[in-house]
Amino acid sequence: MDLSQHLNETQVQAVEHTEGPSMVIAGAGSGKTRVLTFRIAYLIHKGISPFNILALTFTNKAAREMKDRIGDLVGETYSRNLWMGTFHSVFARILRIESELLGYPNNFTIYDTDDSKRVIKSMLKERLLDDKVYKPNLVLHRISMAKNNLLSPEAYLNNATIQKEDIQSKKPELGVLYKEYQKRLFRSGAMDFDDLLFNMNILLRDHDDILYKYQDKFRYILVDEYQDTNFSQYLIVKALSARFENICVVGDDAQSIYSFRGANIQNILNFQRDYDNVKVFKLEQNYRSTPQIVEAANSLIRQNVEQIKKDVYTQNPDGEKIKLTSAISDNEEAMNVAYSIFHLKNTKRAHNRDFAILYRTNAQSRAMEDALRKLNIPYVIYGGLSFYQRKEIKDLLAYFRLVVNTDDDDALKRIINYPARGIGATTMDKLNAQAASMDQSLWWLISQPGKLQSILGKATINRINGFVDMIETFQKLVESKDAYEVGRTIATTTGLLREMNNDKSVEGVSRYENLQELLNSMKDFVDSALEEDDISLPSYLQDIPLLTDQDDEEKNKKDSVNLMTIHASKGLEFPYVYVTGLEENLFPSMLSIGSRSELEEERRLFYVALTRAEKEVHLSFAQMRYKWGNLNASEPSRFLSEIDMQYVDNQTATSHIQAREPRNKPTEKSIKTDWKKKNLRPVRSASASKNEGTTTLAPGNTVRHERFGKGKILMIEGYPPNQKATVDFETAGRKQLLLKFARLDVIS
DNA sequence: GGTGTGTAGGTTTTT
DNA sequence: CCTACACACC
Repeated sequence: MDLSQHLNETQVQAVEHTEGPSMVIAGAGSGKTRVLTFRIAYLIHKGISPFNILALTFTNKAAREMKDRIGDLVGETYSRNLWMGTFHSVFARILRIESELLGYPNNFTIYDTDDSKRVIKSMLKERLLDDKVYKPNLVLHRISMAKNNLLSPEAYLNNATIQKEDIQSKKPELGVLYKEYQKRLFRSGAMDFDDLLFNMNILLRDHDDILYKYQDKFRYILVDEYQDTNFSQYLIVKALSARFENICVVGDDAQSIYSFRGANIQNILNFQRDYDNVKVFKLEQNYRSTPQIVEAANSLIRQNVEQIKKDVYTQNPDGEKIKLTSAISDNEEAMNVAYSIFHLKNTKRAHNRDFAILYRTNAQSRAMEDALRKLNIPYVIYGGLSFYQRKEIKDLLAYFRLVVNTDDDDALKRIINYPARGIGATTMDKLNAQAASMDQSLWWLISQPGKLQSILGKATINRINGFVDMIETFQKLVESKDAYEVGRTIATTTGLLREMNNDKSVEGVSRYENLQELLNSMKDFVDSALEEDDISLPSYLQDIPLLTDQDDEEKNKKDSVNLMTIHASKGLEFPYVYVTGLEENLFPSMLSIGSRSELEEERRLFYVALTRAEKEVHLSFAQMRYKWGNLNASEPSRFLSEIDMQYVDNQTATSHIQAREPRNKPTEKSIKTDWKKKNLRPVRSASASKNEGTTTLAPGNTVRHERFGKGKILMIEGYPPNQKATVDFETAGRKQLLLKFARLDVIS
């Protein structure tokens, strides 16, 4: 294996240093994945069994890609036996094996955030707590933080500082809610995301033999994106690696962007204190981007105080300067981006998939989508609602969940009356109260004869029995049929598919298609399985809640422009990157400008955004942005003035960036009329100005297009050079044309 | 017990 | 702007 053929000197050293603790500080685009890949291949090459290697990544996608590449290097027979995946998925796998020690069933359900929120809501209702004080999101966040810091409900309640805090913030019941929440999940045989880490810790802490077993198993441990690990993850890694200390962590403190979910940047900053004789490798040569991008990113990140010193450089050839543009409104910003992509596709012969549009919040995707649709540019959105979070999908999955784990109360509540079976709110209230008083799951209560007579009427009991019978039939099916067959049977016999099919609205059709797509994916799961794979429904269901949009193969395959938040772009790279919405209170977010550390995290986020790009970065901001249907004035982001301007081609009036003084802010009304006026203003056509120099185009003009024929201009939008005309052609119909490309001759 | 309508409130970022 | 939930009616 000739490493030097594929790697630079530092990279080779990092790969070959296999024994003892090491840390690789990898600047953006410095070939971090390459090092990890070769390191694992190298270990296997040296004779280490893949069963003894644990590699923890940040996303499933990263794991899958790395596994594929390792497979190319050492053969698939080896790579498939690696323990490689996200923290959550690897530990879920271990917990399923060891679940009995913790009192959970091995087919425990994994609750996603949506499920957790439902549990919180129903608790608040039963306890008559005001959900405006105890906002479900806040309660959940609080519980999550506790778990990430390994605070059990008891410890939470006994901690004087925390109790004082909760009382001061007028939420004294938080600890009780935490305890109750945990009890409910346990009774339901369910773990939320944080439980997967929390329980893994408990498992290793309380069972020496198990700890020993996994320490012995995972003799070589690699952790990717170490800067984004939280305390809980940190402890697990520490425990597992304690015996052999063959641990290699890889990360970049400058790209730590997940503190809001408990990630602790100190984990990477302090790594050298946690182990003796840590070997540190710094990868500083960037292979991804042009010097302009690298230097601009460097100049930005220098503003941060907290960081490991490093000097990222590149030997790549010069590229374009970073382009900075301003737009009147968010919609215009989006149109500019779309036109620019349209233009670059032509001039650089780029593919749709070479482009990424990044933004700070998911809500910003809408304007971008509209703009891309107008120009017929195909796109995919990552993030927001993933496929598995759609209501119709969750409903069908809830049936699966209940069949696999009947104690799953949340699943039962979700579907016992969907489609409608005459088991309504009153009945459910009674059942809930009864089950809670006996500390049993709902299924326990309804599935055994004789337990309901005292609280419910005869007709209702019959309906409930019908439901129980149906679920039990499905359970029998699971024993003999594969996931797809069971899934299809459930979708049809429950009437779910029929219900969707009856709805002929656009949304209804799409819901029906989504269900079909889920069934297709189950078929695919069954068909593509290897001989020894488990193709049962429980097996199919296991990791579903841990999948995200990024794992959608279909999406990845398409040649489409990529839309996502900057967070979601972490670890990815694209030739052309648009970073949009660079405005104060949006990026940096309004909620983060209060403290230095949060502001630094926003800056790191911007750093991540810039360093995704290989060839070109386009930055933009809007002077007005819609928020909840209203236009609001906005100012350029402070981050723009922090980039060294020698790398930037500033196409905005300089006053926008340098002068912080708010200019005369136009009112909403004046902007609207102003905007309208500009739309209607006669404009010069690109061809006209070239050829005749004097002709102007305006709405109402009749024009001729060489392909579409005669037509009438309805509207002209945007600003030069990106003006667009909507033309109603006599034969070709209504078209939208870019004036700088379309050759229009004025007839009258 | 099911269904439709009005309105209040909500946006960081996600495994 | 959109969604989720409360309330009123069938």
